[in-house]
This record gives sequence, structure tokens and C-alpha cells, in this order.
Amino acid sequence: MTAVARTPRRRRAQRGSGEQLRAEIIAAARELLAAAANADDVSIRAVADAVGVTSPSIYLHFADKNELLGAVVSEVFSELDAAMLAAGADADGPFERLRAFGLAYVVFAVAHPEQYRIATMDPCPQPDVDEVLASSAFENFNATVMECMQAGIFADGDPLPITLDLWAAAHGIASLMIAKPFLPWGDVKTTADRALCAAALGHAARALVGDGDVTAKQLTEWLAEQHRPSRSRKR
Amino acid sequence: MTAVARTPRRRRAQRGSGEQLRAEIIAAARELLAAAANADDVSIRAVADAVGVTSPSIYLHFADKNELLGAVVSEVFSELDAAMLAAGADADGPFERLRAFGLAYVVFAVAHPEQYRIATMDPCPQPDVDEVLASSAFENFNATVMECMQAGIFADGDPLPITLDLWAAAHGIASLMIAKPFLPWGDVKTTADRALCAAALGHAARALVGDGDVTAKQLTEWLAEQHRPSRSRKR
DNA sequence: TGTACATCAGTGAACGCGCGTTCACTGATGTAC
DNA sequence: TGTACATCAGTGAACGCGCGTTCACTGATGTAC
Repeated sequence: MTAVARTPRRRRAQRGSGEQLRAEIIAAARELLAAAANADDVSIRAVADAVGVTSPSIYLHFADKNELLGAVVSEVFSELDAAMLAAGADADGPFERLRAFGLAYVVFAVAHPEQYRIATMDPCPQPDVDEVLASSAFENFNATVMECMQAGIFADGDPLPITLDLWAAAHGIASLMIAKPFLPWGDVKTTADRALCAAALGHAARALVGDGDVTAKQLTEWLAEQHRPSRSRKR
Repeated sequence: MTAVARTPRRRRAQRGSGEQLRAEIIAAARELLAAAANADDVSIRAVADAVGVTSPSIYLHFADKNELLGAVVSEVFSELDAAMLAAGADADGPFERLRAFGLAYVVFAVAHPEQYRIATMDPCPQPDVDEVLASSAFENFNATVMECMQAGIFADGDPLPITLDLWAAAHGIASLMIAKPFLPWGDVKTTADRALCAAALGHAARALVGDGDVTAKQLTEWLAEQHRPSRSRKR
């Protein structure tokens, strides 16, 4: 009497429609990945089962599990790219676009925690995953940093260090929020915006004092000098 | 003729010296973990083998694998705590201590990548791991942020958001360096210092303009105003 | 229009593997008398 | 000082499990004549 509820057998695909099952497999893997704590917890069998197909069928569309995971992550990052571009589309100037990009990045990461974790923390990801990453988040940030330099918001020079830093700031907030959700983060957007603005303003402040190798010590002293009179008027 | 080189059987421990094997197990697990890409790649058997003991012996000292991993991470974070305190010991003022803390944090994380990854990215870590984390990095940062507030470097208020933000900045740099070592990071210390200073200075700049809820827009406008005359004197 | 045939998406069963963990045991060490 | 015994750190063999992947196959679909 053990009536095991089997997934209903799906209809055989039309001749030329191999792509359809491929897309369904990726979608199922994404969903399972989102629910799992770990990429290892999503098995080929589980993905096949979710689609309503046997596990060897997966290998008709992907060489191995790694390729499937890579495809999932690629898809997710394409969407991240789209989300960032959409968020930055009607920003008022490059600095505001930087903010919008960063915010969209963090919000997206928090909304897709497991996929984000795989893409950014797996030490041996698919090569093309890194390409996707480079072509979306990284390039979006970098182009806008250059605009900020042209606008005089950042000091002229190599945009790369600032881009990496802003990316790291967004990533730091996003990944800690994902991994330590019990910490008192407050509202995602507010916190992310605060952190991103701080990082960006820090670089902007550098431009204020002068070009090149200003030491942090000089900067703080300068800031402290500006600061003191405005707060208590003594000195 | 297959002379398998077996690990030499270790001498039986003295009666009261159960602690010694426990420490050896943790040390072996740390070493294997550092070499592995993933915590799942370190098996109980491998740890036992490295110590020169059979796998059931592990269970004489740890309830299960999770407890062993937790012990490893606790130990690593105790050392992180020590490294941070040592680095900040003779810093010149709270801001410099913040820098020293952040630098030590990133340097330590990059030097112990796998242990760091487990501690910060595993979504379901041992409860006491989080306690250790809270008692070291987090508390060190938080106390110093409060000192910075008293010194007028940061605007008065709740130190928590700034602490979380600085921690996220350090974590962002550290974890991206670990996960994407092929990116053009440059020197670890230089890059980490740049990022941390930017974040800290960003918060300091906020204090400059005024208390409370200054919008980022106001801040950039203010910065831009300060900025333009100093660079080209036009306007 | 009907029949024989090629195609190939998907199947079912099995493979070997390494894992975490359990369990009855052994035998050196320390202790009581 | 010698002997019997309790202790308990560590052993050896096995357990059940779920995994990724392979392989010979099936049978609906489309095509050629």
C-alpha cells in the first residue's frame, strides 16, 4: 500500500527541441540551489527528479555536474548584469550611478544567496563564470569609476584599484549579510548604501587633498582639522 | 612486492594525556584544511591517517566531524584575535589602530584562506565559532570605532553600523583576494590599506559635514565644491 | 496513402567509490592487595 | 615484591548511504520510397 508519488513522466521532446529540456534543467538546478546550503547538496539525481526525467538524461545536455553548475551561475550573473544596468539607467551623474550599481549588486546577491556564494566563493569555478563576472559587475563598476574620474569626483589615475575596492565593499556587505544573517544589519538597502557611500566618499576625499600617494595619516589629520572647528568652535 | 608505506603506528598515549592526541588531531585537520579546496575534501579518515591513528579514534575526542571543524576554526580565530591585538598594540591613536586591526585581519585571512572561508562563509557553522568571531575581530573593531567617536574622528552615535561596515570592507577584500587570486590585486597590504582607509575616511567625511542623516548627494556636492577650486582654480 | 527504416531523446539498471559512523574487541597501563 | 584485575585509549572490520557517471537499450518521431 505504499503509494509512492512519482513525478509524472514528461512527454518526449520534439525532435529539434533539445534546448527546451536544457533550459528546464538549469531552472530546476537554480531552484534547488537556492534552497540548498551547499552546491554539494544539489545532486544530479535531484535535479533530474525535479524536471521529471532520469539522471542520465542530464548528460545529454551537460558534460558533467560542473558544467551544469557553471551554466546556472552564468545565467544568474547575466540577470545581475541586467539588474545593475537597469538600476543605473537613469541615475543623476556617475557618482549616483555608482551608488545605484552597488545597491543593485548587493540587493541581487542577497536575493540569490546560494548562486552568489558559488560564483564568488568557489575557488575553482568554471572559467566562463569568471568571464561573465568580469563582463557584468566588474565592467559596470569600472566604466563608471572612469566617468567619476573625468567628472573630478575621484583623482585621475588608474581606475582599477578603486573599482576593485568598490566591488570588494559591495561583496563584503553582501556576503556577510548572507553568511551571518543574525547580525544586526538593519535594512539591506540602507546598510549597503551606507557602506558603499563610505567607500566611494573615502576615495573622493583622497582626491580632495591631492593627487598620488597621500598617506592615510595626512588625510585624517586634514579631516580632523576641518572637523574640529565646525563641531565645537574651540581653536 | 607492493610495499605500501604505512604510517607508523603511534605509541599509545599515557593514561591522562588524552588532550595531546586531541591537539594533534586539530593540528592535522588544520593542515589538511589549508591544502584542501573545500571542507568536504577533508575526511575523518585522512585526518586520522595524518595523525597515525585509525578513524574511530577521532570519535574518542570529538562527537562528530562538525565538532572537529568547529574546534579548528575556533583555534584559528583565537590566533586572529592575537594577531590583531598585537598589530594594534602600539598604534598612534584610535584611527591608526583601526587601520592596523584591519590590515592584520586581511593579512591573516589571506594567510589562512580555507579556515577563513569556513568560518565566514559556511552558512551553518558551529555556534561557538560565531562566539569566537564575535569576541575577536568584531569586538576589536567595535571598541576602536567607539574610541574614534570619542576622539571626534567619527560622528557620535551608534558604533555598530560603522563597525559592521569596516568589518565588511576588510572581509570583502580578504574574501575576494582568496577566491579570485588571478585578479590584479597588487600587494596585499597596500590594497587592503587602501580599501580600509577609504571606508574609514568615508565615515569620517560624514562626520565632517554634519551629524545624522546627511544624504550621499549632499556629501558629494560638498566634496566637489571643496574639490574643484583646489585642482584647477577655474571658477 | 502505406510501409519500412533511421534517428536519437530518454530509460533502467548497475558500476565503483569514499564517506561518516558504529561496535565488539584488544592489550598496554596503572592499581589493589 | 609479585600477582590478579580494572581501566580505557585505540583497533579492525563492517554498516549503509548517496553520489557521479556509464552503458546497452527502447520506442516515439520523422523521413524515404
